[in-house]
Amino acid sequence: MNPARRIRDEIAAAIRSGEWRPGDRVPTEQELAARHGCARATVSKALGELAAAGLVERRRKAGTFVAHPPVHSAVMAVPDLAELIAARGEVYRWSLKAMRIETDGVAQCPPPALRVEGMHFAAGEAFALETRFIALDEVPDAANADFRAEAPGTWLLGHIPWTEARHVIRAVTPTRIEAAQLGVATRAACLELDRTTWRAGRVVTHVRQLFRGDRFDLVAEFNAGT
Amino acid sequence: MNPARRIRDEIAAAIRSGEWRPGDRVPTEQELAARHGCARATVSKALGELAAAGLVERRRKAGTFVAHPPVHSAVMAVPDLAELIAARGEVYRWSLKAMRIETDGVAQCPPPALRVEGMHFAAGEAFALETRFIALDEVPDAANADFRAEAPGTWLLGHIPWTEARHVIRAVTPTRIEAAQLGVATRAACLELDRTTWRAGRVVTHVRQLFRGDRFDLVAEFNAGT
DNA sequence: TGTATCATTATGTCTAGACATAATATGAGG
DNA sequence: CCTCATATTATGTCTAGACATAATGATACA
Repeated sequence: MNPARRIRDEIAAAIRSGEWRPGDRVPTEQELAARHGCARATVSKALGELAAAGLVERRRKAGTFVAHPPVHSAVMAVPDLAELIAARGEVYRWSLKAMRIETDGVAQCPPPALRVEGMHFAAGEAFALETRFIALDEVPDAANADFRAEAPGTWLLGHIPWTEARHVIRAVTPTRIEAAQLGVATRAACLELDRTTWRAGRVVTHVRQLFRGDRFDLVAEFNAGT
Repeated sequence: MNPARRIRDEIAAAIRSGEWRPGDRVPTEQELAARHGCARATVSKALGELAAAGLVERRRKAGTFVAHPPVHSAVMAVPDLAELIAARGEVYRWSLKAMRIETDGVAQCPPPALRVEGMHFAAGEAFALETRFIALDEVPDAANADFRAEAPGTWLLGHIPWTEARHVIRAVTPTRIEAAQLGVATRAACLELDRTTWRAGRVVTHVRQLFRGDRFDLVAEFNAGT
């Protein structure tokens, strides 16, 4: 095994097992290098990776210390609905309901914006109601896309690489109309996911997805390191 | 500025701006080294960081390529409730409702498990209802902790370092009893957060938190790199 | 006693070179 | 034209050494 990897995994194991507790001092690079019979740069690389993963904290002169665990973050799977439903082994379908161009600024998306409304179906049943705004200045091609054939989210995936996004998740009771469209009882709980997507500091698209509470869970995992 | 950082940021900017598109070939390390007047190891480090951040993909012999954006993940803030509420400038309070030892396996938590039920308050009003199981074999000290004075989540933070966790988030309608406890109308939408926490492959604690839908949003962000 | 200065120390970064590894490209033989 | 072996190439990893940087602790001075 690589020395760098070995050192890294050894320290990571000691931290995760609780043998080294938060705040504990990690041996100096010199010491680790001598103990493992390798160059200091190799140890430094291993410690650098651990620091990047958040397991240790390095301070000049002071040394390297086991970091305090960050309980506040987890990686959430934000699925492309077509993929998600296909992964469940159900048939996916998208149905466009309405589309028009908004010339006023709406919902954090600067005008002119293309407003697209539609429904995602899984196995023939309504799954999620979507209302989306696409900034036409950022994605002019969107005006020519056929959103009857393809959901705008799926289309955008292939047309705007490398964006940043912010999601807000909340539980809501749908309006009477939304409940009817989703085929759930009025006041049944639904999960609302609002996603705003940016590129180079400018909003590209904003979408609100309303999920049937009984058919959708979000999952998030936190694994120290990796 | 550091050469390594400069190279890294330059390439990251080119990718994020869309100048280099997914699948594009990044210049070879030799080329970048020559262009920036530095050693190949320096370029290699920069590319390594970009690869770790997921912006590029490196393949032996083939070269380095702009990666395809992963739309499926975002970092979610999973707050410690005491901190979250304090950050809002509201007064936090915890109230223990019930506590007993379960000798049967319940809710993914192996017996013997300490079952703790209580309520989190913000500014005097009910905020979240919590049902927690703590594996006593993993955290024997929990039997002696005073969960009337301190919420078990807060207590655990100081007693079990470096765990892994899995969260499931869903929208639910509370039972009549839960609604009454939370002080919301029956059938008002609530956000349910289930968290299972592991250490060294064994479940440490499992908690179900039921939030008032009108007082709590979850936020998740995705930023390419960093 | 309090403060400024300086040497020490551990990390941070870099270099030039070396060898390993794996995937591609090339060419020989069928 | 296809297939297999070989050479090439770009990344992966490592070394030994160097200098930079920042924080600590000791020392000298006011």
